[in-house]
Amino acid sequence: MRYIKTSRMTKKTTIYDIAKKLNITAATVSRALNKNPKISDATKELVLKTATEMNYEQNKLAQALKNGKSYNVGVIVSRIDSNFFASIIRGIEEELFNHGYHVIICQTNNNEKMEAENINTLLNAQVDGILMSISNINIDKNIMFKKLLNKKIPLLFFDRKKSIPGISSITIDDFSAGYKATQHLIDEGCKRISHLSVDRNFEIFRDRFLGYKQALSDNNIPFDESLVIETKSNIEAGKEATKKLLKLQNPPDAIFSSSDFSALGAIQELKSQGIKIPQEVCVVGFSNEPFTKFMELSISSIDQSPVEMGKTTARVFIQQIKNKEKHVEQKVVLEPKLIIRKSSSKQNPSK
Amino acid sequence: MRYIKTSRMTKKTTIYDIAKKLNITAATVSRALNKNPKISDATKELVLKTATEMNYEQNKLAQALKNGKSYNVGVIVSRIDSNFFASIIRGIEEELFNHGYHVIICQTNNNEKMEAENINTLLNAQVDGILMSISNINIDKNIMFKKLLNKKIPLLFFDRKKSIPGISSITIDDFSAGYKATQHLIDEGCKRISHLSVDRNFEIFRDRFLGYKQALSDNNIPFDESLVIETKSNIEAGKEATKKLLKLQNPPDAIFSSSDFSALGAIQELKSQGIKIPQEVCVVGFSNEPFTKFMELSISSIDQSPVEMGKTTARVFIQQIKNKEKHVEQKVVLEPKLIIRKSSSKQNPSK
DNA sequence: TATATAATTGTAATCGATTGCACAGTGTGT
DNA sequence: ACACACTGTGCAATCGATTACAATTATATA
Repeated sequence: MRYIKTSRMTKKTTIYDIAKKLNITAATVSRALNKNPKISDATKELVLKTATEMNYEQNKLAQALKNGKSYNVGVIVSRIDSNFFASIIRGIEEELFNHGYHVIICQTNNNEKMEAENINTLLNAQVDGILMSISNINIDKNIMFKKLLNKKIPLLFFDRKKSIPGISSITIDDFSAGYKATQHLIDEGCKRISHLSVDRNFEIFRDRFLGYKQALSDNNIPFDESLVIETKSNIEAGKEATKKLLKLQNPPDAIFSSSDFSALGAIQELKSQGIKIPQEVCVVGFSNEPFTKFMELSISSIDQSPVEMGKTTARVFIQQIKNKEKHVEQKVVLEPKLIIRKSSSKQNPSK
Repeated sequence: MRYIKTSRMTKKTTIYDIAKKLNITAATVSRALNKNPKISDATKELVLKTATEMNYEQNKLAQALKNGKSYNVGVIVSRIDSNFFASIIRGIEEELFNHGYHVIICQTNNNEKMEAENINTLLNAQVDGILMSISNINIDKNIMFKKLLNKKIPLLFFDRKKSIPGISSITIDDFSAGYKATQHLIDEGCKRISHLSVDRNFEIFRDRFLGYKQALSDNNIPFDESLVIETKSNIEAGKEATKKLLKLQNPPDAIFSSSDFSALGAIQELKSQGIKIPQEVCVVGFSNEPFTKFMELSISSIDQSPVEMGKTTARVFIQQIKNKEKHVEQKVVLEPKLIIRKSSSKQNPSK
């Protein structure tokens, strides 16, 4: 039998093809390609040369099946078209690429069913690990999730944590972030600082709130329940919340929002009511979304270094893969950065 | 032999396990699970029941190896943390998920070597298709790319096209976009319309420019070479270009930029020189980045419906997969939408 | 020269699922 | 009663690579 090789040849060359050509075994070829020390340098060289000649490419699927390693990692986020998540994924991808891993993206749209389904299909696809930002506070009661815990593949939480024993997480110190933002507002001379929160069943939002509260307390400012509004993370919600705040008999002179979007809504509402920012009311957002910097009235915000968070997540994953059996629980907490911009710079309005 | 099943059991159940338990062959199990009509309903039911009982999950890797279908699709973009690409990927992922495909993300950072490397590793990973936004105008001369063309897997270009025979693309009509933007500016009463372009070796930027030119011509406005500046897509570049324009003895009364970022730079520069927007100079950007809407002086822009573009790309891919042998070349061209905002609304400044 | 030892390579099973072909059992037609 | 068709399963090869173990050859040692 004779193979005619043309550029239109679609069949991939396998180690068997190489073996046949060199009159050796596929086993030897495999070993040579893997630089197994038991193979003589002569054959190694020969095999390598022939492999490139024949345009050999390793079939990762076959390899994965045999080794139980797919070199694919699943990443689950609520949505990828959010600058924060996209940046995290960027970090993850860049770091993992260097280790030969590929990133499979899944979106939940904050839907618990989707979350479970994604976990399931990722497991079927035999990913070597799952990195996720949970969108479900009751995830530990989820069946798919339990299944996941029984697997020996690493599971990591980034961004959103939830204290589940044995699970590593990479997050920022939300308490510290809330504290820093609030302290900054106090330093600017604000006395009645309100807080736009988001669902505090999530630890991140609860922690931001607690940091806010602690800063008030440390500065002997009484905590006023009426200044805290739990809202959604979007412009409209920010407007609504701000309307409420402005109706108080004693309205706030500062707003610390757990979301840049509601912060923007707040600013729009304040402006529409003719209230000067930052002179009358200072505003600080959260996440350092690109637009906060671009605005003419740039918005102070908390930077979460998402790319770095992604890279760190990837690194922890790699570590866990390496110490196979010992999945030591790691809780990495990154320090958030307060970015001070015009919306909260009374003292130096040129900023 | 006796298997004790515990929740800590890590080994996955295979069709062989099911077969053993039911005293039938793995072949039968496989057929039953695949609803092969040659299997009696009785055994089908039995197998299915036992499968769920035993927590069976299909190993996609094994399946992929056998069928030559991994149900993974590679997506290559320059960077994922750009709203435009992230939105496209969102669309792709959502659409493909419904067909059982997973999306593997790769970033090139506009680096030609990375582009080639990504193609290579994706092929090794046996993806069923590659969807990409090319970052390399000479891609058709690239070795990896040639290799890719010889495979039978579908290759699709989105966003950026390059006329390569046999390759389908999903793009927007950049000519029309350039035309619309320019016509709009003319309708607003602008007479000297400048254009901030980007590297016109790329078809998208060339087409936008050509659309611009055509609109001028159709309105009997002379084309003035000095009003066209080729620049980069960032704020600083936009400022620099605008400085140059303002130094002309006869400066423009409108700027149509091929990028929202340089449009923003232009606006910043105009403002810093005390020039009123839109009264003295109108500005239109490109891409409808989120910030264009959020600015107080909101920026008119061209919306490329990236999510829709992603979905369309995914749909074309699915089509091509289905008509296996006939990869009919498809050139899908989506119509861009002009979003008119304050930066170019002389007539109705309330907008 | 005979033999222990090290260096290479081959054999064959394995990962988990799919599928062409063979075969047994039942049913139908003449 | 016999040939033929049809159903439902089993057998075994296959996808491509890896690897424990066996076998062979080459080298070193006595």
